[in-house]
Amino acid sequence: MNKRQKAAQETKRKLITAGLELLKEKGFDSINVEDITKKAGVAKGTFYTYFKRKEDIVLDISRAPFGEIADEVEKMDGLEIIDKLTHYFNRFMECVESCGINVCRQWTRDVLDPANAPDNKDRQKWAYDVDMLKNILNSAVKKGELKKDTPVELLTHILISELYGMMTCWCMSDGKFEPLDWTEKFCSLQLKAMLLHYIIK
Amino acid sequence: MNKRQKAAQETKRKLITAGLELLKEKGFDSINVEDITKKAGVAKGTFYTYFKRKEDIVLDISRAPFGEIADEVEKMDGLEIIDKLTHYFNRFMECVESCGINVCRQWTRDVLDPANAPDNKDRQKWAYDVDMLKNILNSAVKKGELKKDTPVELLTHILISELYGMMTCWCMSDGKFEPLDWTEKFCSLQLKAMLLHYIIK
DNA sequence: ATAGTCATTGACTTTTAGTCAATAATATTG
DNA sequence: CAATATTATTGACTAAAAGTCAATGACTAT
Repeated sequence: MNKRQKAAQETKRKLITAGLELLKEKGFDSINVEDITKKAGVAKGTFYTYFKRKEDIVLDISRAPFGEIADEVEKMDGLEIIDKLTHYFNRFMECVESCGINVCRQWTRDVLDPANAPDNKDRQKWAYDVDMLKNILNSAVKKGELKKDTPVELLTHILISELYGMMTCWCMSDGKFEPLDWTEKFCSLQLKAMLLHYIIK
Repeated sequence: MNKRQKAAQETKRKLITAGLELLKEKGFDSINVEDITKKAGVAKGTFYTYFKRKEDIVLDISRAPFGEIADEVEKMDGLEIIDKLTHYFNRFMECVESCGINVCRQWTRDVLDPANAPDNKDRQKWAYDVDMLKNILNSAVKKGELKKDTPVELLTHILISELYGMMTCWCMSDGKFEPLDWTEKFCSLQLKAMLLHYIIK
């Protein structure tokens, strides 16, 4: 990487850092592009070298933490199904909590924004998470942990809805409950019940 | 109601009708206030007699169908807990489906929009739904359908998350599954499992 | 009949997202 | 090393649309 590329990377990093700070503090609608560029110490136009729309910086901000989860899931081959799912749920909500309410709020709003093309990476995150969860369940069926007739498709949808629902509800409640608390309780008390009919002991 | 009041009511109705049609067809971001007022046959300024912000018309549009559910829940006193919950879930998702994806998308986006004051009716819908569900569960405990040590708070959160999550995921998936289908499957296959430990037979 | 109320209007203001031609700093080529 | 090409940066500018408001006039109340 040459000098120019390094400088460019550094500029983007500065924008993301400034954007994240302002976003956490004030929320997306209360800041404008110039606030971000001023804080980053660059001109307004520079923002648009790195992001097509004002909204895109939010997607970029949240991509890193959530991206890590996928890698971890790959490495969980040995674990039992319940533990795998518990880990996945906990890690997801950990990211939610560390991103903070303003970022999660805006992320959800962006993903629901039809102005984002359907092939937008973040609009597809949902489908990606569905696949990830489906794989976890399917491999449990293969390994003989779950019965052959387990309705994987249905369970996947229910679990993903629960996960995204917890995030959405947390934002809607203005952060009035602890996401990690509820997730842990959900996993320890409800996950087994939901899989009860399908688990082979 | 006098002539003037009637005319005003009619104007608002025209705006809501026009807004709903355009919203369903094109989505919130692809229409502007003037599109709505033109379709309704009034001037742009008139919009702001009835709605403080462009977004507010969406909240008004969706309020009617969802409002009906609360009234129905009042009248379900005789039913068993599972049937009550099933009815509630089905009705909720019926509203989701009949409002359509663009309205639900924008409604969720609005409720997550910090620009709406915390005392905004629609931002409080979530808390209201939590209360409604909590009441259903609590009255089942009182009636002896559920054990005294049922973790009502936790179950309420889990169920609400599932409900809102299904709506959110439906929107995120671009309507790739049938909300009513999934809800019915969820209710018939999972609801009992989730309450299993707490139901007294 | 008169005064008062209030929905309606559309031109106007304001805000801000997003553009773009000019510039300057770096990289490439011969 | 000089000449040329590339590309990140800049900030003034444009575009679009949300939201305002003083003037109007149709209706209501007394």
